[in-house]
Amino acid sequence: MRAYWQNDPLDVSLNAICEMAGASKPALYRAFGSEDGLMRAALDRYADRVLSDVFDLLAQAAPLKTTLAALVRFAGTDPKMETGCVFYKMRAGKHRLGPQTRSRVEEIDAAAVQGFEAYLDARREDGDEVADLPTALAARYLVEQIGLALTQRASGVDPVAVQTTLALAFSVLAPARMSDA
Amino acid sequence: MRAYWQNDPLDVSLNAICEMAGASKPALYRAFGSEDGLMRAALDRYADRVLSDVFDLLAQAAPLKTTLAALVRFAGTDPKMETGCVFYKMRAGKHRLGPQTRSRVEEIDAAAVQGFEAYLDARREDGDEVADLPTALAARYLVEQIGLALTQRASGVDPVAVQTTLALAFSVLAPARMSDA
DNA sequence: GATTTAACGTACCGAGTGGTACGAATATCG
DNA sequence: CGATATTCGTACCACTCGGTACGTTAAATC
Repeated sequence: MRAYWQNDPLDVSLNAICEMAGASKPALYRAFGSEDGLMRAALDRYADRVLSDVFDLLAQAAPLKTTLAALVRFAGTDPKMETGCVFYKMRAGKHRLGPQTRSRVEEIDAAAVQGFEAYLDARREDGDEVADLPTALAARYLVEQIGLALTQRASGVDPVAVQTTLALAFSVLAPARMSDA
Repeated sequence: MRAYWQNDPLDVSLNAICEMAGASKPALYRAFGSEDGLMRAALDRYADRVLSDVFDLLAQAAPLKTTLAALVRFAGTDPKMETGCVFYKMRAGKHRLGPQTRSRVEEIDAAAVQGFEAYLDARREDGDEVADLPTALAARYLVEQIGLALTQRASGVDPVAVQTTLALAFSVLAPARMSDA
C-alpha cells in the first residue's frame, strides 16, 4: 500500500514491491494470486485506513462550510496526502488496471459520490444553505475537485496553491465566501 | 501525433507507432533521434495544430462570459476533444517523460497560464466583470479546470456531464451565472 | 554505366515486465 | 525418529520495451 501510495501505482513493478517488502515473488503470488489481486488488496487497505476518515467526516453531518473547510485542509495541506491518494491515482489510470482493482475503484467512486449526495441531502433538510444545484451534480463536482487537488499534490504543486484552488472551486457550492482558505 | 492523441501517450510504444505509421524503427530513429524526440515533435505539432485555436480564442479578447462559454463548448463537447488532449495527457504523466518532452510540456503550461493572465487583465481593463481574485490564481484555475474536463472526456465521461461540471467550475469567475451550459 | 554515397529495414541487443516450475527447507504428525 | 504434507525462494519462462549493428538496396555523382 505504501509503495502504491508514495509512487504512481502503475509505475511500481512487482519486483520493486518484493524488494521493499522483503518478500519473494512466489510468496507474493501465493498471498494475492496476481498483481491485480495485490493492487486490489492494497486499495482495500487504503480505503479502510484512509478513505474511511473522509466518509466519517461526511457522516458527522457538520454544516456545509465547516465540512468544506475540513476537506480543503485535508486535501490541501494534510501531510498524509503529500504524495496524493491511492484511489485517485488508480482511477486516473483506470484503463490499465486489472479487473478486480478496476471494479473496486469504480465501487469506491460510486460510494464517494453517494456519500456526498447523502451528506448534501441531509444538509439541505437541516436548512443549511446549499447552492441550488442537482445534488448528484454537486456530489460529482466535489469528488472531481478533490481528485484534482490530490492529483496536484501528488505532482508536487505547492500546498498553498492547491488549497487556494480547491477553496475557489468549492466556493461555488456555499453561497457565502468561505472564511479562510 | 494521432497515436498519442487517441491513446494515453505513455501507453503507446514505439513499436506500435511504427506499425501504425508503416515505418521501420530505424527510420523513426533517424528522423527523431529517440522516443523523447518523437514525443516532443508530436507535441509540437499538436500545439501548432490544436492548442493554437485556444490561444487564438483568447487573443480575440471577447467578453468573459462569451469566452468561457466557448471554452466550455470546446472542452466539453467538441468531437475533436473526444479522446482528450495530448498536452494534458502528457502533463499528467510528467515524471515519466523524457527531458525534451517534459520541458516542452512545462513551456506550454506556462504559456497557457500566461495567455489566460493576459486575457483576464485585458478584460479587466475593458471593464468586464471579473471575479475579484488575483489574476495569476484565476488563470491557473482555468488551466486546471480545463485539464480536468479534458481528462474526464479522455476517460469516456458523458460529454454533457463534463460540460456541466466545467460550467459550474467556471461560474465562480463570472459574477452572474452563465446563460447556457 | 561504373562507383561512390546515402538511405533503408531485418534482425538483433540488454534490461525489465508479470508470472511459474520445481527442488530445497521446514513444519506437522504418527 | 522417520514419513508426510506444506511452505519457501532460486532460477527460469515468454514477452515487450527502447535502441542499434550491419548487410542490402537505392540514389546520386562523375
